[in-house]
Amino acid sequence: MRESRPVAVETRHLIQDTLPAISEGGAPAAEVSQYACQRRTTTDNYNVVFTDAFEVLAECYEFNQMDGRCLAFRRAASVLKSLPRGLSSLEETHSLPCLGGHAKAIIGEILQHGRAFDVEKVLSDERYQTLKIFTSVFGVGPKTAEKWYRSGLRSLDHILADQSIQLNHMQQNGFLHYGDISRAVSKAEARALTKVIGETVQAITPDALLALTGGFRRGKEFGHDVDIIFTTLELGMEENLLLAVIKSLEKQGILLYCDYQASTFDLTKVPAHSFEAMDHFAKCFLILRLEASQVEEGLNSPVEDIRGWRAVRVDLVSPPVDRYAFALLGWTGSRV
DNA sequence: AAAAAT
DNA sequence: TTTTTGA
DNA sequence: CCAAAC
Repeated sequence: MRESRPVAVETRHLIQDTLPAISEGGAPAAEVSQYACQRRTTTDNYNVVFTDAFEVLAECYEFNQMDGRCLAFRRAASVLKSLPRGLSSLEETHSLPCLGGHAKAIIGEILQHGRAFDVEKVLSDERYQTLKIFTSVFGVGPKTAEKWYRSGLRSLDHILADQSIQLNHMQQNGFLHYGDISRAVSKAEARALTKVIGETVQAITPDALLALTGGFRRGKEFGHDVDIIFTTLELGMEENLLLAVIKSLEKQGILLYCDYQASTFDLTKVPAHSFEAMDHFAKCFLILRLEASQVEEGLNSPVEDIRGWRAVRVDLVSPPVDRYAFALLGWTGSRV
């Protein structure tokens, strides 16, 4: 899409350090397409240098079970992401919420030197690096990663070689499809999967509603999974629909992994909080097999990959029809 | 860590 | 100063 | 109940 990046309008010495390859000269994106896919985190975030730093710190605090501080930096990052342009001076942070002394100090450092000491320290920390690798496996969170680290393990190969480690079903699939799941999902792949799910849903309930959501709906070219929401006009049948869809995917032979979570939605307990209500709807975390032949522009896979398919993480959510409309409005309004 | 509550 | 906090 | 899925 467009090659926007944080560029200070007038300041002299500013952040150019940490944004190497994608920067200068208007180099054609076509030449690095596959490579660009990986780093194309997306969007209209004009403050990547700061939000990346905050997210490193947030992750570090998460690894250390300091949930409050973690949340604080995630919020700080969220605030900066919502700005219409890149920060070019510390003064511009004065009116912003969720930014305290620490966050502003980090911003100041980056404005001045292009990097922040605290962040560099975290990035060079062996524990952080290792936990980062461990938690990159689907099904492995901070607790499990910490447990493995404490027992002296330092790489994914160590994990797989250790006979005493009992991987659960989710983790087994995380390792099994590690390469595929780690690779970015292209918009064409998301479209193909939307079609697959759409046809599956329609075969069960002809008058169903369905939409691609998440990053792709917001116009992203790449994502790390595909989020799809659908429902039936028949109120109360949405869970059955989701279960039927899962069964059909299995029958089609493309269901590689499924973690189904029944609805915990309680109208009396979650009235106005439309956002967190999402968590309570019937949903499932899937890994699906996507055939290359179904993707118009081809799979986002290395040329030497001759399988003709790849695994993709797919989330399906099936709210009651009245909530569906509300959720869609929220997503539509948030952009484009 | 930042903001709200005590 | 202590408790709570995301949507 | 925990951990993990976002």
